[in-house]
Amino acid sequence: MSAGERRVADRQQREDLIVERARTIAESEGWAAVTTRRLADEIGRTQPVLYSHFQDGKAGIMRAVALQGCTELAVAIRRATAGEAGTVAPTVQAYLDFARRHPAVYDAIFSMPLDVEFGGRESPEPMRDAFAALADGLDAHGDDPETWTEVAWSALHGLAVLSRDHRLRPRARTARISALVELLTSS
Amino acid sequence: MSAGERRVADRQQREDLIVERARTIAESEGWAAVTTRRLADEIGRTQPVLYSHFQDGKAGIMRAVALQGCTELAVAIRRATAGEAGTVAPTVQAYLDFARRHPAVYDAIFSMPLDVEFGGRESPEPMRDAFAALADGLDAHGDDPETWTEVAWSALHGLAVLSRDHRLRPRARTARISALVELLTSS
DNA sequence: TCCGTGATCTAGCGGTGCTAGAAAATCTAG
DNA sequence: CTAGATTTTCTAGCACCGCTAGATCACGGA
Repeated sequence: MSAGERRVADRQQREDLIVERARTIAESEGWAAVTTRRLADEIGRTQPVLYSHFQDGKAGIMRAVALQGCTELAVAIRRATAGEAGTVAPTVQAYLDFARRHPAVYDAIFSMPLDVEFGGRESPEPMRDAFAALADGLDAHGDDPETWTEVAWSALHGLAVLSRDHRLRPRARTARISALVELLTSS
Repeated sequence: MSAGERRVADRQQREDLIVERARTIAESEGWAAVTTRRLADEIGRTQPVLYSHFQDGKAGIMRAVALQGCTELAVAIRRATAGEAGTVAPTVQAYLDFARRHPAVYDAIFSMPLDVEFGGRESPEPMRDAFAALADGLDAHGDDPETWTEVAWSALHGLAVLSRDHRLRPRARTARISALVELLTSS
């Protein structure tokens, strides 16, 4: 490995480390606890180093976590849906599980400022991929399948965030999921 | 009016002013632009004065805006629903309109940390009221009306926030609303 | 061995929420 | 009207935030 290659590899490795640490801290203490100084500490460097990896600082780091999360979400949905065409239940379950197990990542995905449409052509690839997986899994149908997908997805998202923020009865969780699945299936 | 009464009235008036200004700034520039120093400036006092009105500072102010918003949301829903029992459309419309017209207030309501259940016994009164109005307007039915309400409300909330954050196709707005109304009506 | 280049650090800017303690204003009573 | 008690307000500052200019260091190539 040449010196140049070595340098590139090191950079990449550290970039991954930053993202990993940011994610870990965020999951356990919330995004407010993810500060540039603390991240710098975690990687054993000083603060400005972060800006050589992510020009827009903390926002860029959150963005990286979000994109990583999108990829994982897409995988989770596709795995759940495999060989179960025609039923929305696995997708619903997989989506809500992801949101519950990785609340900070989920937050990063959906609080990330975004000018372009989520599933649109201009979106980052992982986002389009997650949206596509969702659209497939939710079994879009009717004369306007895109609209159907958006509405079904909205219901999922609402359930995920209201549940996380203690706006819904914790004990009725499975009942809500059943009700939603039935609602999405009936029409 | 005695000196003591005068004092109390002045305090109340200023408290209202603080809440009003916080809300105005938040609506036009986002909650990040609502700083204690700026609010102090707006009321012509210095920063620490805010803490004599709201012990927990900015969080307390956001909370006050949120509660005010809850009351207004409840009113908006009840007005829309008046004399239209059995249809969810007016409620859906009123809810989404509120979220769209007062995004910062809507944000305060749902980003406010809250340990207790939203509609539960321990919640602040305006919150319980808004939840009650929503439950009525959404025409809860079936053998588990509470769960129904939570699911329907989640769909509304998801639609509101995803739409606001540019995650959905802007031009399909009315189509989504129609689809949701149909979905909630069909079952 | 020297030099240039890139990575890294030091130091600091302007901002945040928040608070202790001094100063000012106001009310109460003699 | 004045003196003292009480309430309110302000000054000054803490610790932290994201971010950056410029000095410094380390390393690869000639």
